[in-house]
Amino acid sequence: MNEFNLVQIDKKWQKRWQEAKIFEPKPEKKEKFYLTAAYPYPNSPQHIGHARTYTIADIVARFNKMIGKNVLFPMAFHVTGTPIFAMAKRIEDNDPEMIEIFEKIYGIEKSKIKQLTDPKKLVLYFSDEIEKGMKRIGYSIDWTRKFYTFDGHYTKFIEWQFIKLNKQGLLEKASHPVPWCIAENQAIGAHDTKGDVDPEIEQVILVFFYEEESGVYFPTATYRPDTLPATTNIWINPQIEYVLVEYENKKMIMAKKAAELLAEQLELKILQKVDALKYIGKKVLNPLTKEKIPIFRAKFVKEEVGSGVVMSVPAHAPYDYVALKNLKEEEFKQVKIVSALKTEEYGSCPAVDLVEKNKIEQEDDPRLEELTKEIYQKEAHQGIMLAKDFEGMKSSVAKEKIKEQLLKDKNGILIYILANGPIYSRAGNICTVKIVKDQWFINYSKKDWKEKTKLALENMKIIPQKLRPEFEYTIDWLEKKACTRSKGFGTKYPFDKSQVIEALSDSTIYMAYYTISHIVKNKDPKELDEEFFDYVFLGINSKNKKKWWDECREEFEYWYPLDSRHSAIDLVHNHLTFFIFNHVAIWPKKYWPKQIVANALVTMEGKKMSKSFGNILPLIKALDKYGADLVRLAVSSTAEIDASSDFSESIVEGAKTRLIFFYEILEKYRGQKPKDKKEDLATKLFYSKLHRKIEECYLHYQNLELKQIAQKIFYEMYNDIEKYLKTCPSPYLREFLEYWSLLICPIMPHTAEEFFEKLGEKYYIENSEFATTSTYPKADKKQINAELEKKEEYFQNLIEDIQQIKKLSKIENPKKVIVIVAGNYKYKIIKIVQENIQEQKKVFEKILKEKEFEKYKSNLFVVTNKIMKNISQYINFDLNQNKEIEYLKELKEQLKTACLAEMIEIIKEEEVGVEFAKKAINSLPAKPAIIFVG
RNA sequence: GGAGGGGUAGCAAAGCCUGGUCAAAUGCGCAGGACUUAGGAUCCUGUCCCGAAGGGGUUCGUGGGUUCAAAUCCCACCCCCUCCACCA
Repeated sequence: MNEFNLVQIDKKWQKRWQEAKIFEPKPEKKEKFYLTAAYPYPNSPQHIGHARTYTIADIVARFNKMIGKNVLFPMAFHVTGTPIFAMAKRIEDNDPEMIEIFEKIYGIEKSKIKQLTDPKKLVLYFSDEIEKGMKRIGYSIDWTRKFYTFDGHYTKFIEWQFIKLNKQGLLEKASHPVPWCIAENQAIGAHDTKGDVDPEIEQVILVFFYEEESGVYFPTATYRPDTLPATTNIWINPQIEYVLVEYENKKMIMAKKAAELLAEQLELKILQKVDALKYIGKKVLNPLTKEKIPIFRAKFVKEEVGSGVVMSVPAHAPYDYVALKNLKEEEFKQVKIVSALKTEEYGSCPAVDLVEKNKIEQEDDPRLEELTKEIYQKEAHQGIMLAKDFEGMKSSVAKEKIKEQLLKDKNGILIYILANGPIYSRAGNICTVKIVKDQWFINYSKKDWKEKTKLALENMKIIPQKLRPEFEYTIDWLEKKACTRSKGFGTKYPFDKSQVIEALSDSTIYMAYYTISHIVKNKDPKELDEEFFDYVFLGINSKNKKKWWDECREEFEYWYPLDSRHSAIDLVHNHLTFFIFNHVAIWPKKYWPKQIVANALVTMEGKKMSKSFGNILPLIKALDKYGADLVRLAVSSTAEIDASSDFSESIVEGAKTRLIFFYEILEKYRGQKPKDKKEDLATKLFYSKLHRKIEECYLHYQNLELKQIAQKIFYEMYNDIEKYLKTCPSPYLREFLEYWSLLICPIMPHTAEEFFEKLGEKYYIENSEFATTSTYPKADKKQINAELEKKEEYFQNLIEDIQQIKKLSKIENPKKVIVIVAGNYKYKIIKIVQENIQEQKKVFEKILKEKEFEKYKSNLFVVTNKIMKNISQYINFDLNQNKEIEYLKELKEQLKTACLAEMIEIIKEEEVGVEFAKKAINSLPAKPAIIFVG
């Protein structure tokens, strides 16, 4: 049995399933089960991480099929948005990084890559690859319902969704800040930027310093208005170009570049170039303190950051202090460094102290950046104000107060900046923040909508359970979600055709679309108008109704509501919550979804998978190496659903050896017939355990406790078999094999089929064409024997003890082994201890009172102490002396083999002679004294 | 800043909700042995410390508390990870 064979087996069964069309369900009388997993975005081949969600969904699908339901598990492709454009462009530009990823990580041939410069081709290439992968891993997907979100039929459906939302007043138009590239005239996301930086937008205040003489303002952007009281001067950089601009009837001076960037969000008019040098040395008014402070030059000021003018707070800002020290003597003299706030750790002038301590002299010293961050963090959290009017106030409070006051007095305005800037687009253009005027939103903040959504959530099953509060929180917290973009694949926004509906908004109710996708794909999209969807999805009658509409309506009514939605855990905050919101907005309660299953990530040998680590394992590669079933097992069942599961070679290899073991068992025992089954102890015990596990696994499947299942059917059963084979001279495994082939079927369907076929006619389970289509096995409860399992446990413990004693006694082949069962009074002591477990102090009292204990007085104390000390072992103890002796007699033969002894003698402590009396005292219930006679 | 998850033996990872059967499953690693031409294959044994009779001692981030009993419950602290929206 090698890998090659596993792959062959996979393909054989996938072909047969496909030919038999067992995954293409139609509405019928049977109870249905409808589930979906997030459709993939085809901009890369799948890796094993993607496979986790789908595998779990597939296990749910297959399990439900096996418990008799009509299961629908469809799949489509999410082709919405811009990343795919950016990718195609990079390929066209021969971007070496991109080409390397395609070649090295994705394993695509160079000649093939060159053909992928068209976004559509790229989409089709990857979606084909993904589809192949999903087939190759054996998902029970109904491919007849496949669609792409950019095709005309689907976009009509999304259009309908937005018309419905709009009629309920859930859509709004407003302005909105977005990261923006002016040169390319588009919004940018992480995938559009150099180095894949995710742009973060942050609001800061622009403070206006007035220069009276020429009547102009110098605006400075700052995170820290709380340091305004300690501002000693402002900086401009004579090496950059400054311009005069007009903003709300104020004349202002700022860097030309900064003005151009800010013009995307403010109504700025750039008037003319100005000579910045002439302002150096002039005084401006600090709008908070009303002090007059000078304008000086500094090299560190950048033209693209903020306004290109900077306020100087040398006590708290390392850059400012260094720049100040670099000034001419007579300028430096004008400045008196003051402090705005203090912290315990750094005192009142941390910038001065740290710069001096580190002996920093140059304005471009990289350490300045670190120091700035360090001081900012400490002061923002722990700072206490020193400045007058704010003394004793927390700096975070003062910051807000000062901000408010500046805004009120029109001495400042709020602007957006890129907090992690500067950010450049892939083409190298600098990015800024633009206020998009005609941005459309879905307004998730409506109270009644939120309430309805919560009601839906209450009635849903969430797996894992602990995510429920997370959903509740998200429902409360969601406000407005921008739902349009200016570019990208997708559906044109019906109320502004220049806009496209973005990806998280066009994927909230598509589960409904699957129910009819296989029918509508043969129609002209034009036919899919509002009336059509109203009829199919909402049951609103129409005089234009066509016959095929009823077919659609029937499918929808049969399959809806959705029984299970599968996704990754990180989509709780957006997609999964939107999914609930939009369903409740559009449909009445009976169509609201019933369950969400969200799983954690897959890591690769303990590390997060990422392109930059280069540790992405493409699914196809893994499948070729290990076969479908081992990959399915590894990604789905090696960790609980809410914990990240690690894909490591050693785990998969380990699983492989087990799998091979089971195949060997199959070959060796499949020829057995029921008449071969013996009624010996070992066999009874083995089947008692098996049927108990069958029963337990059913519940585990219901609750998706996949790790438990894997543990039981793959590891524990393996151990059980090994033990069984050792202890039973004529083991019978035929029955096991039949049950096992179905138990593993949802997780490892190919192996299941292979077993099922090789077993031929079944004696214990239902006969059927496929394992996949047969009924999940029911445990034979008559074979579950708790007493027997208890005995087994007793025996195991005893053997362990014996082996240890034997080792210590150094008697290799004892003539005789004497087993002394504890005296009856010791069992009674246990009872008393159990009864007085809450008040152990009373135990001795009670024991001393008992008359029958008197003759054991000498060791009563020792025995009781021992029992109390090991109370944990005796808490549920229910053996009595006779029963223990009975057990021992039954096990006599086995004990002989275990001890390698010729003779076993079993006696009660009460009957023991003087010779062994001392040892006998050591005996305890379930722990007989054992004496080796050499 | 907000929200969530987590810290268990050399490593990985169960156990924690529902306290006792926990010196703590399982896998890997390591050591010794068996088989073998050989072994990276398989099997057995061991793997916190001490111990020539099944025992004793000390452990589950740190420090307290509750309890007859704490890895498990409560409180405080330290550390690590993830997510925070217009991006699929």
